[in-house]
Amino acid sequence: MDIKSTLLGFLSRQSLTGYELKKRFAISFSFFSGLSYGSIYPALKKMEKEELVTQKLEIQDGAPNRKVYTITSAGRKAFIEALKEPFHWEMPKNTFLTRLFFFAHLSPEERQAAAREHLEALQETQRQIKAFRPKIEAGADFYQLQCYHFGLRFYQDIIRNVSEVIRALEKQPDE
Amino acid sequence: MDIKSTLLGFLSRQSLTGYELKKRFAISFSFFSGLSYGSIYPALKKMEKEELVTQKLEIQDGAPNRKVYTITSAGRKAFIEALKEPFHWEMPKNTFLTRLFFFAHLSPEERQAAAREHLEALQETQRQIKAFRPKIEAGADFYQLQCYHFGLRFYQDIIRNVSEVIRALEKQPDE
DNA sequence: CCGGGCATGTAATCTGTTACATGATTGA
DNA sequence: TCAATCATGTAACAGATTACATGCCCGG
Repeated sequence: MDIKSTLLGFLSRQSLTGYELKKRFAISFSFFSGLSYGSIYPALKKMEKEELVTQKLEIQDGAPNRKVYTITSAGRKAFIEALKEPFHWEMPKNTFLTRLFFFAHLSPEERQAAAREHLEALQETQRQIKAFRPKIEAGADFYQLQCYHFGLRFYQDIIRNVSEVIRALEKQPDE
Repeated sequence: MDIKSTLLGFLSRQSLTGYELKKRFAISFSFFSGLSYGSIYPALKKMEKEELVTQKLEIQDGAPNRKVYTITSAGRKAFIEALKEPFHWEMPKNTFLTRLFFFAHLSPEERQAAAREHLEALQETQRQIKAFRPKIEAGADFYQLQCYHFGLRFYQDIIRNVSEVIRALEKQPDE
């Protein structure tokens, strides 16, 4: 699923502006990916041209004008199609793994430091995910909750995995 | 760690051609990422200009000429620096998660099918990783083996995680 | 008075893939 | 004879990020 389909997904619940879409995205997928305005606004423009969404300018006073996007029936159809498409598994590019691969070039202390640093970064992310819980539980349906729990378990697993590497590094009889 | 550093990593063991570098990469990181000639050759050219590597043309008969790249001391230094750099944790972009998030738009059967399809793709990848074992054990040092085991556990964990989602979908009292 | 939230957008840049172009050798 | 392996490279495209540009309102 590309950006477009994801935006359509959010729009199929309610009409939103580009600004609001970014927020939804941040809340729902914060721990997996982000989305910048630089990709949202052009995508919306394109989708308007393709008649997957319609746009309505709302003039506000005391606040900047907003462009509210509404999904069309063609948009709904495209979204459902995208959901059903067979998907290709994308390999995550794991920067830790690349480093670990070349750990022989570091001293035992540097190895320990690098691995621990990584572990702490993961734990910090995990804390953030947990802090997000109330926000997510507020508006999520059954599947969106599954999504959240999937994310939690995912980080739990990687943390365990990295911990195991650290343990192995400790046991390793230095060089 | 970017491509350049990774290439330097391989070159710090022995001099290699672009063609060989791709192979190394494929064996070592096949299950995490690939690298195409379209990025390797330009990267090598750039690194030559930056004097991180030197190049030597080897004329062969009966086979195409090859350009063997050798790391320089500046290259070694740059590589070690890159290894030590503090790293930012990159979120994996999980396409399954994005779909799961919008599963309410599919029928119970379609949900089951999508989830199982994903599970099977993961299991297939896992099989491939396991099949790679002898090739990796042949030339890997302690850390590179750790890397391999990390990969195995990683897939094992995701498979368990997705299985749990499937179980939850089954228990879910349809709509 | 300053930072943050609201709100939209563009341009430059980066990083990488895919497809194309070339061409000899070897083994089934 | 057909596919695979060896071997290098470019050009077009894709997908996204970052930084920039603009500007008002509100709360501390």
